Amino acid sequence: MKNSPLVATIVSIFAVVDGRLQVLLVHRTGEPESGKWALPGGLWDCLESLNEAATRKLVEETGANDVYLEQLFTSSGLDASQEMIAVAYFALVDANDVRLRQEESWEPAWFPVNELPSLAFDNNRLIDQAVDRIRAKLGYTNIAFGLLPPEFTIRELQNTYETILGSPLDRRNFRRRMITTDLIEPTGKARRDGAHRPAQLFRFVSRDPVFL
Amino acid sequence: MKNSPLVATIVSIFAVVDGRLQVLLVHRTGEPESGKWALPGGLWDCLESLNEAATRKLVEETGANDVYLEQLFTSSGLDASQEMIAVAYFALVDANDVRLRQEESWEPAWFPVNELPSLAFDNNRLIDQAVDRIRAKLGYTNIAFGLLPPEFTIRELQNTYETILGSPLDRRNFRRRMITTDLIEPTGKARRDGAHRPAQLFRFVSRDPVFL
DNA sequence: CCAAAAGTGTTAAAGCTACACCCATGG
DNA sequence: CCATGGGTGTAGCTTTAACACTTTTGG
Repeated sequence: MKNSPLVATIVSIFAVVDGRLQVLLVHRTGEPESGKWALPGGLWDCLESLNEAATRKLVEETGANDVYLEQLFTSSGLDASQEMIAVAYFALVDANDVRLRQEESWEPAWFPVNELPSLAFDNNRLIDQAVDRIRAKLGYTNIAFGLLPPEFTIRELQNTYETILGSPLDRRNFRRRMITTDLIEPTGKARRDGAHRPAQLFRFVSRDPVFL
Repeated sequence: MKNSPLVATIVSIFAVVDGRLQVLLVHRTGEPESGKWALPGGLWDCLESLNEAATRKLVEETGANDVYLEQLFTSSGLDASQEMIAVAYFALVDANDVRLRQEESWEPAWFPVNELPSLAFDNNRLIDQAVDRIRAKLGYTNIAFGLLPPEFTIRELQNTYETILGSPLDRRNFRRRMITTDLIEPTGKARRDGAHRPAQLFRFVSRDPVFL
């Protein structure tokens, strides 16, 4: 009985770029599925934990370090042979923190999640699952903190929600719900930008990921 | 760079036994952690998918085949060395369907989830996570179908819910919610048992697991 | 006719949705 | 003083929570 599969970690990295939810893809150079776009990932070296490997991959690709990272699913048999398993993660990053490494041959780039090309392996399905989970968790967790800077206006937070959900929200109800659910709190500071009343800055009460 | 870890699948099998939520444990005979109680599991043979491996493990231990099975989490570094990963699943089975294999040396047995001994590896944490997930999903999924026979009375369903949640529910509100959310539907049949009005039998509208 | 569990409806409270006006600032 | 986005309150509606009596059966 054999038991020495290859183990890969795969990370779906999401950000709001140009007012749309986008995912980071890289161009595959090696076989199989060479030439197709795919999620960044790599073989696990058994020296670090799986979470560390996923975090490292994320930092390598984006330079971002204050992120939301969560495990999604582990699957086998993606690569025709069964002797490989893939541990999939997803991450939410603040687009302003990201510096893509454009020098590399695989040319990382952002793609809107609702305009994806046909990707390698089952990556399309994986991204769909991740997006579903993100949408579901928006309602009852602080998952959005990864997409925003440490301090933000309620308007910025609402824009993020609307981008992910794809539908507009009532401004007053949104503010009330965010505050009364103790998800965010005022920092006491405000930001002046333009010919109008300054906006209060808020922060997330907790930045620890909530699982379940 | 090494990449050939051992991969194990682990299954937390839950049932309502004697009016309590219990989990199936086996006695470890091999090293490490010999002598301790642990969740059933085994090395993955790379020939079947991970889901198939978990399902097979479940059937071997319980004989049950109409179950709810869901992947929970994949972790590394349980075994001092990092060169092993464990893919954890949980399952919900109808206690009436279960035939434990008592002949084996590892003596499988049910343990109430709130009276667990100290288990091998991080199995206590794993079970806690599974129970949290089950409680959360009771509210908005058909997850309970695995714990019940194909047809059941609303009272039986409510008992199951109360056992898992650990708190009593209002009988009328419970019935209304179950029916109006289209989670269950009447079969048209009824069951007579004892000196009182017979109870209608219901079934789940869908028995397909809901993820997210 | 008695005991035992099944079945059913209403009322009050809470939460959610929809919606319009005043406030602070820069130019 | 005007344009711009920030900030706030309320009324109607829907959803949830609490609660007690009638029905069907077996003995």
